[in-house]
Amino acid sequence: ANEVFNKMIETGLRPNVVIYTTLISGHCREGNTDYAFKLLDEMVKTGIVLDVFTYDCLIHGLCKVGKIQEANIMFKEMLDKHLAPSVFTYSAFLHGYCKLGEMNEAGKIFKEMLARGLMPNDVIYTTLIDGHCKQGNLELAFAMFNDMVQKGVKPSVHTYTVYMHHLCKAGKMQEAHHLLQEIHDKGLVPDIITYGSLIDGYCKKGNMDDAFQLHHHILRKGIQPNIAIYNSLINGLCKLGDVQGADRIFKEMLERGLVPN
RNA sequence: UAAAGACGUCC
Repeated sequence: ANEVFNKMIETGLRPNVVIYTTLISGHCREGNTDYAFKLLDEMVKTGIVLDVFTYDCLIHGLCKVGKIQEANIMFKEMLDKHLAPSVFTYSAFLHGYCKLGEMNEAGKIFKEMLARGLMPNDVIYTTLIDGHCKQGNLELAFAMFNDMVQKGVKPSVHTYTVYMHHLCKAGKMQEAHHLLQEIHDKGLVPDIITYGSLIDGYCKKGNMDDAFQLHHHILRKGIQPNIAIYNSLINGLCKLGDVQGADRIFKEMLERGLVPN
């Protein structure tokens, strides 16, 4: 991307705010905020002003690497310029605070967002649900889930998967499996990670029957199991002392062209 | 032009 950008300049073309923001976004996503700010500096020097997208990208990048204070400075700058923060701006802060486990701060951000009249979307809720779960507060996560449904925001497969993942980690397999049914009932399609979370949960409990039932289910659906799923199965079988079974599954994995890690 | 999720070993 940098090369194309440089070629563009060599050709004599002038990058606009969209081009700059796209490249800034890429570097932010890689966690390279220093480079992103270097580009920003260049952009400003050529007389281009930041728009809401530029701010959102930078705030996201800073929050991602835990530099929330610096993100707050950008946020204030944004407000000073009378640029309205979006759901994406708040999403970045929520992600940052949730990653740090600072759920009180995350709650404040959520309230501030509502006070601004912004409607939280499924990603906002999923981020909060994941944050509460990571702090071991499955009850609060479930309350957010209900709040979401009550407000008419439809949980996505990600929302379900995040919550199910933590239920599985907590060994609450019945609840987790019940949600798989709910995904189907709502016409949503579980993905490989949804299945992987359940399979790992069953394996950790030594319930290989249910683990393999799901494994066969995804094979029948034509979904290619990934290395994580095979690792879960092999680990589960080995922990039960079924080395032969583990060997069989290992061979199945190789036959499917997967490389052991 | 921007945002969120799963796996092994030891413990």
